[in-house]
Amino acid sequence: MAIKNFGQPQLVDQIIALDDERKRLQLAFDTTQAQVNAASKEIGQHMAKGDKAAAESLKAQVADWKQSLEPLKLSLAQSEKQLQETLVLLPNLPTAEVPAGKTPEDNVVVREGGEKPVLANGAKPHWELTQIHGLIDFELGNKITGSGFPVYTGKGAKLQRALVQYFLEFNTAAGYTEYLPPFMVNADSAYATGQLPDKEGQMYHATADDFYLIPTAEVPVTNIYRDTILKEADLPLKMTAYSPCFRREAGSYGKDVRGLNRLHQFEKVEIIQIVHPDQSAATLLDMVAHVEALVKSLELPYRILRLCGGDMGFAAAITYDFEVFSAAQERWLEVSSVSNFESFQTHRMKCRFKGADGKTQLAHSLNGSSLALPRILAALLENHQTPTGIRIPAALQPYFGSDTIGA
RNA sequence: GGUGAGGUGGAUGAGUGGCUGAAAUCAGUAGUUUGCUAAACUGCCGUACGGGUUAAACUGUACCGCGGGUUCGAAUCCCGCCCUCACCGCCA
Repeated sequence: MAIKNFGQPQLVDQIIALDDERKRLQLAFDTTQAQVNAASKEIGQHMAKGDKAAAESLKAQVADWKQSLEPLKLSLAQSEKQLQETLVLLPNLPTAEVPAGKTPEDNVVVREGGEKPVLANGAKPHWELTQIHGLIDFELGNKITGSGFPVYTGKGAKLQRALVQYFLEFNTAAGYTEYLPPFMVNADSAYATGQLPDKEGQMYHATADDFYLIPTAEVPVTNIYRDTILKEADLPLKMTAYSPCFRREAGSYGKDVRGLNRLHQFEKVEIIQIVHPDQSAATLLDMVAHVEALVKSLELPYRILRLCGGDMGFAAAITYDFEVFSAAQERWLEVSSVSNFESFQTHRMKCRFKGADGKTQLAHSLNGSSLALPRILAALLENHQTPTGIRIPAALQPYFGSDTIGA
């Protein structure tokens, strides 16, 4: 809790007290209810024998019990509700490897890779490059929707498509099964993966139907396995999905939002795994290596951070962030976040598996971006710009159909 | 949007007031048997939250789409909602 810089440690004591109270009430309720059930059965037997008097006197007794049951039922329901409401306020517990800290400055750089390019004089930030080469029309997006909803045009649109295609192929080649999920989810799904109640207000909410626009494919894809009991042999489940992502980003307007750096709608390819608890730590490293290989193949300078407790998401037990260096802006841009949620999401989702001993236990879930497109595009444009155009990395050329953009 | 049918355990599918947490079949699982592939037979085989135990055994409650109601007693009757399917209308 302290590592996560979580401000309300008293919640834990509250929960324990609430749970004790709940148990007390349930025991009281169950015992009385058991008496009622037994008596009801007896009444049936008396009726069958035609012993009306005995039946009637029992009925009176049952009516009595039921009266005392009413208030118990109410307080039990209230107690359960209260416990539930308090429980969902609790973030996941960080693992032992997570550094303590409050801000991004406390994150630990695990390693760096790739080479920062030396840009020629006159190198431009991506928001100028996209204009010069006619790749994105931000103004048009303003007109159609609002800020943060860019319109990709011509080669820009094609490059987006090429990136999505490449990422999906890269993931399926590594054994991930491709999904194309719904882009809106119901509240149950949003609770299960931890967006609700924590991120209420950050998601677009279609109130007429009470649907939420997904902030990431993680939400619909992980929820595929909500309320399921898997077989141990089914694990690990490896899934990948492309989706647009919608984020309100309320309160984050400012200097960092220029161009592609922060959008309300962006494209992303996600990888998700549901694994045996014994495997999740190793799986996390696998996924990090997988994303690293992907970033490398785009010939971008990158670094991998282990997030400190305070910078991690609500649901994560441990998170590695990938940042690529955006050469003209001279800043690092987060392009992927790979996390192990352990049993946090699966607990909310009731995603379990039946082990060899026949007992059901919670699986572990993990996910990561592979990758978030707009910032990758920004870095690609800025790092691979030449006086005459944009160089397309070799890995991407088969999907883009060309090795350069521009003259 | 209109009309009709329907939502039962992993699947198919019985079940119209008490003997039903729920038949049967399939799948799954443990075992027996037949010299392999395969088949036959037998047992087991829902979940959650409690009590209990070192752990079990054992035991209570709830759950047959969701929420209410009627009744001593509801999968079964009544009301509301959601969803699915079919046909019609509209439409990419």
